[in-house]
Amino acid sequence: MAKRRRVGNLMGLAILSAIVFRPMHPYEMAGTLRGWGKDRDFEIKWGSLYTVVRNLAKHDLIAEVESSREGRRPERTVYRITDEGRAELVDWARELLSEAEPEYPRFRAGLSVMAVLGPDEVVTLLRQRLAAVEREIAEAQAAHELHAPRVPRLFLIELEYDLAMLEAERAWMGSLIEEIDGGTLPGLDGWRHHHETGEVPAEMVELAEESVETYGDKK
Amino acid sequence: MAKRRRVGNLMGLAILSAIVFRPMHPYEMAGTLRGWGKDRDFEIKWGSLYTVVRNLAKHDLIAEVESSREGRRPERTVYRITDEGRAELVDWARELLSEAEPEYPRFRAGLSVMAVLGPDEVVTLLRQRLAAVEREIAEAQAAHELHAPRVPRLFLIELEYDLAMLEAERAWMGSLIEEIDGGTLPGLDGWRHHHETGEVPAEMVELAEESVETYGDKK
DNA sequence: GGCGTATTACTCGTTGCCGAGTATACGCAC
DNA sequence: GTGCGTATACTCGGCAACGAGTAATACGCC
Repeated sequence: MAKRRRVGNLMGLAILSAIVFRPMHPYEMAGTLRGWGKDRDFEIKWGSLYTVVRNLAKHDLIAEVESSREGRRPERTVYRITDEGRAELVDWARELLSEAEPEYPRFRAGLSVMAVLGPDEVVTLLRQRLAAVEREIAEAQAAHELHAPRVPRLFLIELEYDLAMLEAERAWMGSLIEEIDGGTLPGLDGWRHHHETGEVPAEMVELAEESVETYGDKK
Repeated sequence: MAKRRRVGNLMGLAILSAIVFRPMHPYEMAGTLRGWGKDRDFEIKWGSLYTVVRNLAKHDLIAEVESSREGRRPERTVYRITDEGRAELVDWARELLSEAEPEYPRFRAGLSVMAVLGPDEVVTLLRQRLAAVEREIAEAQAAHELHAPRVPRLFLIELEYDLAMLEAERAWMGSLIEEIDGGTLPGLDGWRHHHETGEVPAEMVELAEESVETYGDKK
């Protein structure tokens, strides 16, 4: 159950993993991460970068090395990782690899409100998304082939994970589209009827009322 | 490219999808969503609930119906959906079903810093997570079986998606564990050596330096 | 029938995220 | 040699998000 970290933003983990090799200033960290292609794994937002770096420093996970000023450029503060930072990096990695916290992908949210649209439109939309997913797969494959000859497999693992998940998504979406489009999805008529007339099938109303009560939660 | 919405929090979508049937007060919305099992799809945080409701109202996606006070209980404000809210719900659903915005699951972040740990420890950690994923699969399956006889398939789609993704994750993790544990992962010796001695394999240093420069980004 | 615990229903204050803005330097075209 | 686009490097303010707190009612149970 994901312990509360002094710096919670995953960008912090990315930063720690970058400066573990050598001291850097913030902008350089971001550049290095992009260079390693880690911007696939961590969202790099410029606004957050400096906030997170400041927080890491505040909690002594990184420390200021020097603050140089070249010409009239803005001041650049170089940071190095501390022992505490190294420990946090390792501990955080352990947590992320061993725990499976629930996440809330946007597509799942979309599926859960799918019924507000009609089945025909849903098929069209899903086809669009399927195409997008396929483009992503192609991109990821290209990236993998590009790097595979020179980069040790260890550092391509996330890409491989990504690919596996994207392929699973493609397969699942494909079969859903076929079920709706082919008319084999049970309850399709009720859905279409509801959408065309606005009538809510009787059993749903019932369900809606009752479920408020009956839902026993664990936790 | 995910348009900026007046209310960005997905909790807002969930609320709209709940009060589309009948007016409710905030606490009731949360209860209804939990009753429908939608807390698998949307994270319900009490702190956010009221903020989001207030924002929805501010932007006229929902409107106040009445504000009753029973006994000396805190005041309860009941909201209904507006036409604008209905339009937003539909538009938002369309977006989520058709677009594939990149997401950043925590496990991917973990994989991307995996190298800071040794291979043996990684195997142990992955086994833990695999067990957790398997528990989740079992739970999801149980939930599906419980509801399948009474709830139309349409409303179980997200659960099915969830299951498909979890199974894909299980399969992928299983094979990764085997590759590391069985010693067939290429570069395993280098990894182990690096971890035991702290030495960074020469080709990695090189890569680290060069990649900062060479990475040509698209976008 | 009194007491603890759960549930209902909401408020508030803090944290921190991040979009948008700023300002210099550099390359290269003409 | 000067204009202009792009890369470098960072600052800041507003607001969304949420944890923790509050306080009343209902409920179980000995």
